[in-house]
Amino acid sequence: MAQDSSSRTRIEPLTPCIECEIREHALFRPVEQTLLDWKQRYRQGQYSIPPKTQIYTEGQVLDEAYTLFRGWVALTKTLPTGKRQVLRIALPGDFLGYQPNQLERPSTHSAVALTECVVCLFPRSSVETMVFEQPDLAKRLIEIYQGYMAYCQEHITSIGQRSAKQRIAELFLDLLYRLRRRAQVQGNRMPLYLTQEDIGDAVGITSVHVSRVMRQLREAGLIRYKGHSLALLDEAELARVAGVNPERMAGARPD
Amino acid sequence: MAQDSSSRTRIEPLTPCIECEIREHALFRPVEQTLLDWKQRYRQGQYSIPPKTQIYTEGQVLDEAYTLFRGWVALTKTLPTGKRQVLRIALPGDFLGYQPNQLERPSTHSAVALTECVVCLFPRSSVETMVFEQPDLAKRLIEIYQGYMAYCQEHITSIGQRSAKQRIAELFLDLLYRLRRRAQVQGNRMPLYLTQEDIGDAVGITSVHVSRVMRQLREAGLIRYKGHSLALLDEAELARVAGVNPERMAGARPD
DNA sequence: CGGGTATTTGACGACTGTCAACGCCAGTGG
DNA sequence: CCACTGGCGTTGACAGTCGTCAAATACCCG
Repeated sequence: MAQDSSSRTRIEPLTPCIECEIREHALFRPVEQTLLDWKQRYRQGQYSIPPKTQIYTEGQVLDEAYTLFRGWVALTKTLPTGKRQVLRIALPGDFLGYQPNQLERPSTHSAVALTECVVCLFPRSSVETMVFEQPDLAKRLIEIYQGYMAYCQEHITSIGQRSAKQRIAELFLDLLYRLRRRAQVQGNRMPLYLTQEDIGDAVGITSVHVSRVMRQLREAGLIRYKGHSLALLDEAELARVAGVNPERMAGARPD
Repeated sequence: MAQDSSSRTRIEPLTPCIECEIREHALFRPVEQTLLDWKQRYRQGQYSIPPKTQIYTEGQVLDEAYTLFRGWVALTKTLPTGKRQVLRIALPGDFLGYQPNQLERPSTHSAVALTECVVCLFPRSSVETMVFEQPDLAKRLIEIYQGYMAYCQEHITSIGQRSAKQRIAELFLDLLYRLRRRAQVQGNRMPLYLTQEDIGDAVGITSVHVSRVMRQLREAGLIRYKGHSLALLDEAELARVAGVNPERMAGARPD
């Protein structure tokens, strides 16, 4: 199976670059420095995950949670018919996989690595301990969920009310803003580790239609793409096409 | 404005029926009896809200949170174009409107009463106090958000991957299961306080098409409806049409 | 260089949106 | 009591978006 431990490699020790990202990561970002040592106690280690492997799978009972340090991860749900929905593209700093211990509930979705990834693993029980002992962390976790939920709500609204072209434009802008915070945008070029099938699964259209819409955007001079690089040539116009307010949108990303 | 205080009426004292519902409501349900007195201290009162009034509005900075005691509420988001997405139908027991105090963030959505409603109001600051002082409550709040988020993810998947007919069938089953827990289903009949426009806004299709699909379902002998009453005549077949597993779905409702 | 994967394109059709008209019903005011 | 009105649901005709199927091309990795 893809998600067994053989598909991931433990990394020791922390490289400086990764250590630096820790301070940025979602759960601990706003918490005081004193907590850092404390949470280090509970950290179980970092793992490297090859592209296309499942980190965890829908239906699986998880007793771990993860912070994504490096790479892109797609959170997905699959229907009995085989259709797949991409719920969210997780980027470095995102918190993955935590579910409170309500009766050993299985995970509601899968996480699959889109690139080589590095994750930091926490046993779920220690997350619970931390939440119990540290009201700051509890509050922060509530904020994280609140943020993700607002993001889900945007996603629902987008899929429910916008056209294919609008949804794709919005997805690109969303990634642009989130990557900017991670200093991964150079000028108007950003990395894009998604296939057109991934894009389609994220916004609820087929990959064939994604190709058609992306051609329209290209021919309108709004985007340019090649390999894993995407250039947004006219951000303002793209936002207008998508029907979103760029300032508001940039401020409302969950991370 | 619809959301000003003139549109709601304070209710005193608690009627026994409402008092009984308190023990069921989302935030406090699993918390020990000793907490009940304590949280009563923070409760600010109950209000009656006429149908079609906004309880709170997207963009508004909220300093209150609500528990819905009676009635139906639609949580909605409106696009600049005027298109509206119904994010969730809140039923009695649901917890509404709480957002952690991240820099006075405005609400991401609106809440509108679909029927006459009774809500219990909490000042937001007291929710935060409670979360800080009671780890059990913090954990419960995290669970609530987790549950809502899993629900949002189902919603995204449904809108993104299913046909109009499947989405409508799924919506009806969702309401059926949630109303069953509230003992509001008699045989196969349940109340339905949604217009076809509401239904369409919830599943991302137009009200005209809702009408067409509901006719198909009616002519297939799956549903019957009149006024605010809906009968699901063949639950199993409806689940098959929707492409969902009824047992799993019934168990996964957020409330 | 070769084989598999991803993208592109065309043709066609189904599903869904739009526009418009009509009927039904409840509430309102005369 | 009855006509009036507005909201909601229904239906038909038509158009456009998007899905499906199929084939060709481009691309990447070994």
